[in-house]
Amino acid sequence: MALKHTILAFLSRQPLSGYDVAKEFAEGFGSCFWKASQQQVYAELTKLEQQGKVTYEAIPQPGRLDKKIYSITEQGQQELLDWLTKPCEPSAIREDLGVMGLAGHLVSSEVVIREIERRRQLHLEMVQQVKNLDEHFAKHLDSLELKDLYMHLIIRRGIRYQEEWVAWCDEALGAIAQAVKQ
Amino acid sequence: MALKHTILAFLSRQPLSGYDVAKEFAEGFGSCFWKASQQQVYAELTKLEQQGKVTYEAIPQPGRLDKKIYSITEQGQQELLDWLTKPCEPSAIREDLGVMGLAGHLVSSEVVIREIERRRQLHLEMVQQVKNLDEHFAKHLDSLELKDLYMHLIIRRGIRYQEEWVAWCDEALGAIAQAVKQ
DNA sequence: TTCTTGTATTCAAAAACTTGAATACAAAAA
DNA sequence: TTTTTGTATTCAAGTTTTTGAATACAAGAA
Repeated sequence: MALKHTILAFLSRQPLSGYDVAKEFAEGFGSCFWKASQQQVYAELTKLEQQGKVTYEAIPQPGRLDKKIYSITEQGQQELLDWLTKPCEPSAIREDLGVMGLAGHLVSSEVVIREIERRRQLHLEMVQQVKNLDEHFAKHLDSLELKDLYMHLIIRRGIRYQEEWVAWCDEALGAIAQAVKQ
Repeated sequence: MALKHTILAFLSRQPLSGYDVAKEFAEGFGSCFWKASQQQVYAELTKLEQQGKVTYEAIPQPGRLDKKIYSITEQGQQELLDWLTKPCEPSAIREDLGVMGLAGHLVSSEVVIREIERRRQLHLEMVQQVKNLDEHFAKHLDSLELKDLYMHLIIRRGIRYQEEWVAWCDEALGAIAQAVKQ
């Protein structure tokens, strides 16, 4: 389970509120690598706080619940370090679209084609979106410190992932078009 | 949730026992697209049976529990068809390795390099494994009926996915080597 | 002025998934 | 002969994730 460690990793870069962490998952890192809902983030932060891996400074907000700024503790840093040092396993793909490969012949080829075209468009948009995250790093590629290089490379993984999807969609659409024509 | 529909899709191709379905997830389709544990499969089949989407023929086995051969019902076929016709969303990546991009600088570059080299090797092996699934289809590429073409294309997605990982590992290792040298 | 969007947290229930185990026999390998 | 591997199903507990909602105020847009 990497949610815990992803949150610790965010906090190792800078203190953040639960809201900010959730936003990272929704927009920044998460948009290309790991998504988590707000509720999940808040629940995990509470658990991490109870375990002493993070602490928070409560900032009173007039008329509503305190805003909590979380930081990583010594213990949390250690947990993260241990985890980073251990090898991690690749995860499975888990794509709904895969079912088309098993049972696509049950629907008309138009449905399959439409779906792949839709996917192509979505991934094309994702390419741009993830490239935007990389903009700053891509500009100073030769003078990146290691911290930023790693970030760049992981974003590159996201970019390549989305580009690869587009390329596969093209391959698939071409093959289906040819097969249907015959 | 596509587990349900993936199982229905398997059964739309041929009747299978729970054990066989689990094997598909572990070896065939699952090795490149969706993994599910045996327990998950058995639980899901029980649920689908209660909902009338699959039925089973119990085959008595002397001295042990009946073997159940599941087939899809009319209702199950309809459910699958409806689902296939609806657009499906891309899923998030969810890779533990992503955390390296956020906090890799906390460990030595050797650790990062070792981890990426390890991943490269794993994905290289996966390329071969998935290519083996495609062997039959790749051979008769020009005479594939639609059913098999779809299967081929989805396996191609798996191959490309694994190849893309290898390519990214190379890119990353090159970039890190250069940065460390300086 | 009202509506929407953004900031900020929390609760609760359900669904999905993981982990670990028990049972039982056949067949092949050591 | 004993062990391992493969076939075949089920139970139970725990963790993770999803879904849906409530609360509350500020700021900007319509």
